[in-house]
Amino acid sequence: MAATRPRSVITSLLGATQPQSGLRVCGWARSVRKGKGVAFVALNDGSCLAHLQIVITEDLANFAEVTRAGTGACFEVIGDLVASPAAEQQWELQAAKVTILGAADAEYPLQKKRHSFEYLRSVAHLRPRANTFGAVFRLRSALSFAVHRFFQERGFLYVHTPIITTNDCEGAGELFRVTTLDPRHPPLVDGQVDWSQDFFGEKAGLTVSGQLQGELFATAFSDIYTFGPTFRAENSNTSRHASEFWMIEPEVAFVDLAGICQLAEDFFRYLVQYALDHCREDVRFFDERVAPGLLDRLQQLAQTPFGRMSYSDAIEHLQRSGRDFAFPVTWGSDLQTEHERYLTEEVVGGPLFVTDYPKDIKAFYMRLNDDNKTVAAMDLLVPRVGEIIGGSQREERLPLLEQRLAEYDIPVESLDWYLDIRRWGSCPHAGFGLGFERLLMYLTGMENIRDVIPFPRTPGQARF
RNA sequence: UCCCUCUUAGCUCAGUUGGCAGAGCAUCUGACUGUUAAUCAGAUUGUCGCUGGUUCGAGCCCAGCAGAGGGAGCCA
Repeated sequence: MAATRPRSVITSLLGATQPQSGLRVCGWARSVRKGKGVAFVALNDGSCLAHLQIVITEDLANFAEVTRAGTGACFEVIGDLVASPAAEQQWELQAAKVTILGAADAEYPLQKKRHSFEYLRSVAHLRPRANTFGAVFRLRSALSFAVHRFFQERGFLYVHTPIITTNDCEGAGELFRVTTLDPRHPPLVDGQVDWSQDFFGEKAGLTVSGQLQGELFATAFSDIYTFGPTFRAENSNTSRHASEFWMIEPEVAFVDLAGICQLAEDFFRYLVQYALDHCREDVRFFDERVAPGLLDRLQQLAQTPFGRMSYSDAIEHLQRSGRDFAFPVTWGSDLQTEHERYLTEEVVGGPLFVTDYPKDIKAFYMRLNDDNKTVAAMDLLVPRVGEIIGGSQREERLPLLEQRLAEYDIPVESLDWYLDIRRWGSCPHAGFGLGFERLLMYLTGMENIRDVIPFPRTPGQARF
């Protein structure tokens, strides 16, 4: 293997401006077409959606072997980049030497045809080699970088909030338990598990949100964000929920609800524009093969301002709609999926902030409004995906926060450290959480969260 | 967790009133001097999800179980 020669990346070869000789290219065969005396291999190295056509002629010593290698095999090719005489591609690689690095036989699960996403999920260890998943994971990588770029350009501090937490009451769902106790013989006190003998000396679990720790850092660095994995042990079986997912949570001091909505809108639009600017080929692929109309929708979104509507106005809209909803619309109950879809898809026809929800259906840390009935909360709803961002202005007034904790039966001692930032140097602050996978669903048009995360974890499923 | 649907060849799927298990693609063999998920000709491929029941006879009807998908709730 001529490893000393540098490897040329296919995406840069396809954009070449002139022929080049003596190149070394490596990749996986997507198809091998054999004619008399000549064969063509469509080679992909993951650097882009497009394949590089390798031209192999009969005079190569291992011509028969190479043309038998078939779909899925891994090749190293030494050859010259030349203008292609055929119409389908500008450049092709005329092979001088082909080495089969790894053969693939007929059992190879990915064939040169379209597979269902359900089937590809069952071979999630190989699906990155499929066109759609190549596009998904290139976009995922690019957008991860875009998230950091957006915040770093604005001087936000990136903070690594803990994965293991001992907060049992973050108000965001069930935690996965983290323990080193012997499940067959846990230490007992009065018939109950004695968590004080566990590894951390108390009950611990995986984080459901970095928000509370994010707030601590916001009261020191003013503008911060987190971007990391989040875990929820909810028995949710839907196309929009996963047990392990990635969340982006900015927390900003000295802004109110309107300010945090503006940040969320700028952020979301930035990410859409980034995908259009940097992942054009992949987005176009999704538009053609996965979700027709996607490109227009994204281009439009990058320009139009988002709608804003208070919860109370939303209720009025729904009540006046004349629609026969499965769930009744009354002030004080939460908006159902059907209501959210009506508002974002039919009333506004684009992303919509719904703000100022009744306090009883929202978390304890959200700031009480002057009407004493609502809190300074916001959800960003988008067509097709639904709720993509949830955020709020946080309650910075200690007595009011303590009162809210009491209403939720949360012992004050368990969150004394959280209350401390209200005791000393408290300030108005606000933040939100964006589900990274839901963002990717919106950007790709993929309809199942399991298909935008490399190895999905859902109830009953943690394979690979 | 609840409701609905699905499970047949490696993949995608058809299978009539309960009466011999099918097609396309893939694979294999052959043909073709440049193909574009090549094309053309031929060939191979089955625990009909599992367990039980009804019946002379079950892929088809019934029951249970398992897995998957869609919807709902919870949320990001």
